[in-house]
Amino acid sequence: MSDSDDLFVRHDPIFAQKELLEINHLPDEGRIVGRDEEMKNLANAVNPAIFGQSPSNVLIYGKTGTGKSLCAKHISQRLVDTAHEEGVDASFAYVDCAQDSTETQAVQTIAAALNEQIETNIKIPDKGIATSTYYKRLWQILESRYDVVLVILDEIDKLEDDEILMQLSRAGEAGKVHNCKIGVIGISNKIKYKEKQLNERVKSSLCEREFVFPPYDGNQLNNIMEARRDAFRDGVLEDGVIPRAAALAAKEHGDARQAIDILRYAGEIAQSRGVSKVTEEFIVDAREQAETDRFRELLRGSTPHSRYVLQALTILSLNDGDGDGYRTSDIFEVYEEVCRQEGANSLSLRRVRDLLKEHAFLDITEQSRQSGGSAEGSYTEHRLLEDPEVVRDVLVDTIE
DNA sequence: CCTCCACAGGAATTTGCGGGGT
DNA sequence: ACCCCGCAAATTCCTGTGGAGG
Repeated sequence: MSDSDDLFVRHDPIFAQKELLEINHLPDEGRIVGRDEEMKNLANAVNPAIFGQSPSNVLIYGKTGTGKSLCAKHISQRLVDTAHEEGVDASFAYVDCAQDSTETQAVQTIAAALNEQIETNIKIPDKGIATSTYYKRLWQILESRYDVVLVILDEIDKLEDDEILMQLSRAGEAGKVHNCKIGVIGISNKIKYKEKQLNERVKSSLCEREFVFPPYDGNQLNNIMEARRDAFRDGVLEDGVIPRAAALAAKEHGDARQAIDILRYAGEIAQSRGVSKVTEEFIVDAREQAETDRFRELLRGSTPHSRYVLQALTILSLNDGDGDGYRTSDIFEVYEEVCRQEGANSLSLRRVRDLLKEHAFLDITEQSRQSGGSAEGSYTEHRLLEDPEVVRDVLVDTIE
C-alpha cells in the first residue's frame, strides 16, 4: 500500500485470494466447518472401498448450501488417495444432474470423467451414439482401469428417470462388470425424493445409508466465512462485517453458498466504489445483488417463451399488488398479449402449462391447486416467489 | 351420491438439429 | 453417403379431478 513510487497498481487492494470465495472452491480439510459428524458418517459408509470392496450406497438430503456436494467430493477425494496408498485403483465421477438430466447425458459424463483415452483407447463422444453404447464403453473402462469407483449424483432429483440407477446398481450382478465395485452417492435437496416414484429395487439399493444435512446456524456461517477471511487483504474487512452477513444469511436459509456470495459481493462493491475497506453497510446491497444474481442464473438458458410466460405472471403481479395467485388461463391471456408485442407466435395452452410447471420446479413460482366448487371447475394458481420488481428487472436485461 | 365445470396433465407423435458409426 | 441416435420443443388428443350445490 505504501509503495508510493509505483506507477502501476501492483495488486488488488481488496482481494488477496479471491479464489477462496468461488463457489466451486474446495477448501482443504481444516476449512470445512461444522460438518464433522456428517463427514465421519460418510467416510464410514464408503470405507470398504479402501480394501477394494463394495462401498455402501448413500443418499444425502439437505437444503442448498448445506455442504452436501462439498463433503461428498471431499470424502471421495480422500478415499481415492487413501485407497491408492493401499494399492487399490480407485476414482470418482461427479455428475451434476441438473446439467445432465437424461440417462444418456449422465452416463456420458461418468464415462468421460473416468476415461483416459491414451490409456484405454476408448473414445467417449459428447453425443451422437446410443445409450447402450455409452454403457458398454463405461463397463470397459471400469474393467480395465479400476478396482472401485464412486459415482456422485448431485441434484439427483433432477434426473428424469432412474434407469441409470438401475444400471449402476445392477452392473455387478448382471455380470457387466466383474472386477470393479461401484458406489453411488446421491444428493438431493428435496426430502420427499425417495418416496416419489422411485423404483422399488433402486430404492433399496440406493438407500443403504441416508444422511440429512441440517442448515448452518449463524455461528457456523460465521466460522465458515471467518475461514475464508484470507480471501481479503489484511485489514480490509471491518470487524462487524462477517457477523452481520452471517446473521443475515442464517435468517434466510442457512445457506453457506449465499453467505459466501454476499461476502464476495461486498468486496466487489468496495472495489467499484474505490474504497479500501469493506464496511457493514455494504452487506445489505451485497445480499440484494447475490439474490438478483442467483435469479439471473436460474433464467439463463431459458427459452424466449419460457421468459414470456414469466413476464406475463410478473405483469399480473405488478398490476395488483395484493395478488396471491393467478390462474393459468389468466396468465395465458396476458402471455398471448406479450407474444403479440414481441412479434412471436404464441404457444398452445398445454405447452404454457408445462412452462409454468418448470418455473415451479425451479422454485421461481409456486403452484397450488384450487377448486371453485359447484360447477366452477378446478384450476391451478401461480404466484411469484421472488420480488416482482426484481424479476422484471432481470427479465428486461435478459431479453436483450 | 351425482353432476358439472374448468381446468390439469398423461400419452403419443412430430419436427428439426447436432452428431455419431460404418 | 447414408442411416441411426438422443433430445428439446411443441402439438394433438384425451382422460382425470375437486368440491359446492342440487
